[in-house]
Amino acid sequence: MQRMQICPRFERAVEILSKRWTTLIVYQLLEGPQRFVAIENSLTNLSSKVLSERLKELEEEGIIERTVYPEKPVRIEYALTSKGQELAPLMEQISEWSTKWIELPSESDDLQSDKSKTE
Amino acid sequence: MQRMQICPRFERAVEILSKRWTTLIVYQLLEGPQRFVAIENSLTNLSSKVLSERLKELEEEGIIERTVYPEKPVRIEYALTSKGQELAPLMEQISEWSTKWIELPSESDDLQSDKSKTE
DNA sequence: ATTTTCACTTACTTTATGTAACCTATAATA
DNA sequence: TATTATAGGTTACATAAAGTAAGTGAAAAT
Repeated sequence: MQRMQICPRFERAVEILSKRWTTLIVYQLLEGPQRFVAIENSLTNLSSKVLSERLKELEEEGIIERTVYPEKPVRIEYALTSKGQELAPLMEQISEWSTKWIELPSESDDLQSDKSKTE
Repeated sequence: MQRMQICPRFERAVEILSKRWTTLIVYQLLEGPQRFVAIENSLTNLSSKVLSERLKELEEEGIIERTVYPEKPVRIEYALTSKGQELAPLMEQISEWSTKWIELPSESDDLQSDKSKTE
């Protein structure tokens, strides 16, 4: 009666990637190495608390690398490793699927909902 | 100073897919339409509570479809819609990436950790 | 008559995430 | 010189999401 179990590697990958913010952080880093505040500013509503947690997790997973440049005030950059870079095709699939299937509330809808508050 | 914002469709897709269990449920349904208990049994540690929540969410998103077959005792099946089926290439990418980059604790490691409890 | 299966739901606990303030160091501004 | 700003975080507390366990109702098998 039991069906074939899901591949444990697949399960692990999903476990890593589907924590909140993780995929978006990786996606953002596909643009190139970035500093803490740059990532923070690019992702609306992501707090520094969770960002620092996620960066640590991603580093432990070998998906990103943290580099300290010992300049006048130190500069710290986060960059994808090869393991991280190779998530690009996956991101591309999310992108394609979302382009085809996700519809956004239009700006006129937003105006509607603003109006509805006063109704 | 602000960099380009992440595409809102991409963000939405990630929001939908990265809730816990969601991706695994969709992956499981790629095998074909399935009943509640079949999905439940295929995903270790997924409780009926969360499964029923996720199925409702996925149905609202138009990713799965719930069909009631009015047999002697009714049979209820969950199946992917086209929107859901077209997540297959994404799943394939997760699968490829995980095959290349995820290493699993071997069974001997498991024995190790069992031993370590008694040390 | 009792137990089992399916498809869930409810009450309660634990974990994860969000919010806001704070910290240390350096640098820029008044 | 004193104040404010920026980078890269951490801490304490509040809320939301997920896990756990038990229960429900209808039908079916034992």
